[in-house]
Amino acid sequence: MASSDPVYLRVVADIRRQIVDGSLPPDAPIPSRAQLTRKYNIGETAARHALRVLAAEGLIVGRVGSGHYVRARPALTPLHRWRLPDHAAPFGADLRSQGSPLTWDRRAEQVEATADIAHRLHLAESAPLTRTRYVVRSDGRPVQLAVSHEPAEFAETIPEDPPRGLIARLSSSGVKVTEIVEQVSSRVPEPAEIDTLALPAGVHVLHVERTHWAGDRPVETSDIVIPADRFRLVYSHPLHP
Amino acid sequence: MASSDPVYLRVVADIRRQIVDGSLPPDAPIPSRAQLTRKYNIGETAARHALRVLAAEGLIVGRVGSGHYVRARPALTPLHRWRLPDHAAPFGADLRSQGSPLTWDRRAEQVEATADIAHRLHLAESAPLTRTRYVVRSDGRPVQLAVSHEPAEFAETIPEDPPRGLIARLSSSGVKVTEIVEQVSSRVPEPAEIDTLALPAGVHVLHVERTHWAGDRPVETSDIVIPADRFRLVYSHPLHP
DNA sequence: GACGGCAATTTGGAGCTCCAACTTTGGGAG
DNA sequence: CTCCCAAAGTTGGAGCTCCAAATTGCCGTC
Repeated sequence: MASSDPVYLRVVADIRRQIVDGSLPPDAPIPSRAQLTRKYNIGETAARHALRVLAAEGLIVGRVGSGHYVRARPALTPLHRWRLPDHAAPFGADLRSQGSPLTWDRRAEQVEATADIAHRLHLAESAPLTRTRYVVRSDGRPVQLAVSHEPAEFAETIPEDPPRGLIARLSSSGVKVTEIVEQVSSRVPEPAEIDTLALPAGVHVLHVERTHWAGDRPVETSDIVIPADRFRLVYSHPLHP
Repeated sequence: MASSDPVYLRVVADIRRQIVDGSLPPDAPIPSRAQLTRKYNIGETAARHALRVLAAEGLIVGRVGSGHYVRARPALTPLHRWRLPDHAAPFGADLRSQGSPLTWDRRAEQVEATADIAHRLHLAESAPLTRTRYVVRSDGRPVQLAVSHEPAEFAETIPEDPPRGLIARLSSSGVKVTEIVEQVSSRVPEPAEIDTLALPAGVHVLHVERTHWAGDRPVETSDIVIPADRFRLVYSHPLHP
């Protein structure tokens, strides 16, 4: 962001922008190492780094002897492999419809959009929202915390059954709803999370950001947090750079 | 794998193994660049590359002025952002329980485990399996193909309702089932997929591998394939190396 | 017009070096 | 015993170079 960024990141940002906005279409050649050094007035090392990062992001492919090209469809980086333990709720929610022994604590309230949430829902800052907080429990033990935000205009009637939220309501009334998994990361829990999830000290959490869309309109964005001692990293997939 | 691999990948593989099997516990220091060059008899460039790759995989952190350390909990690489378009089925299956306008073609058959599937289910090769193939349609149009494999011993009674498979059955009978998303990737479709999904030429597919576990026993592994023209890459998250 | 082979170009591995910024450690002064 | 500073070590950016393997385009020959 800052102008004091490493030069190779400046090159990465420049080329990435061109790929995303389409000025560099699929299969278009990326300037070679030699051309980049001249064009941006940098050394070969920086040019190389830039190409390596773009390739690692899956936006370009290097073909030895030929050059680097924009990928027709960006390669998706493999996920780390993780699993939820036996007593936790799978994301796939297959259990929900089957009367599993899971319980939900739900609390909805009216709030104003923060900058982050406003951005994710394509709303103006401090727009009115319905904020719903689910704590999912198994055998009384909290296994998952989810906080979702919906534009207030959608919050008409709240159905009795906790897991049936806005998305289920929308889709049962014929609206096609789609889902984006935006980010998965592992991080240190916030104080409130330590409290509600009854976390021992030093336990990290898995954080998943999701957004549900009705057409091209985001209608709900949710943050799902699962304690690290309630999931387990099985295997880390090698990144082949 | 081969002994003709680049040397830096050999170092990566060696250190990764030590982290995964625990001989390098969380927060343990990784040998410095200088130490690695001596230990493995390589140049600084190779040592550097190895550390960079391990850091990009999220297994270690570099602290400038101090050293590289094993991460207490590996950092998960952010997903690319993608979305399914309006007419496709979301993975989250929230729609399933709500009477959505989706239909399933299902065909189950008895097969023998291939090497790949046997590995994923922790079975011997050519073990008997139930192979189930779902084609998910919306308005008659195929939007998703899922092929799942279950050990044959589990295939007692097949319920009438297609989406209620083994997993739903197990969990309704009190068994806690967990899910691992193993891999997400974009690739060229296979001929059979082109056929069943009615794919135009040149369209890639999004491929998701999942495994469901009952305790520490894998009970189902599935490959979900979605045509690229039925999902859309919204944004590619920068990898900060 | 077809073909074969050579030369230029390109990636990717690997080596070396210099330097700024930062952490850690140990020793000496007070 | 405490405090502070200086030296040593470490990461990460950046530069340069050499080379093997692969691709591509061109030129001359048949």
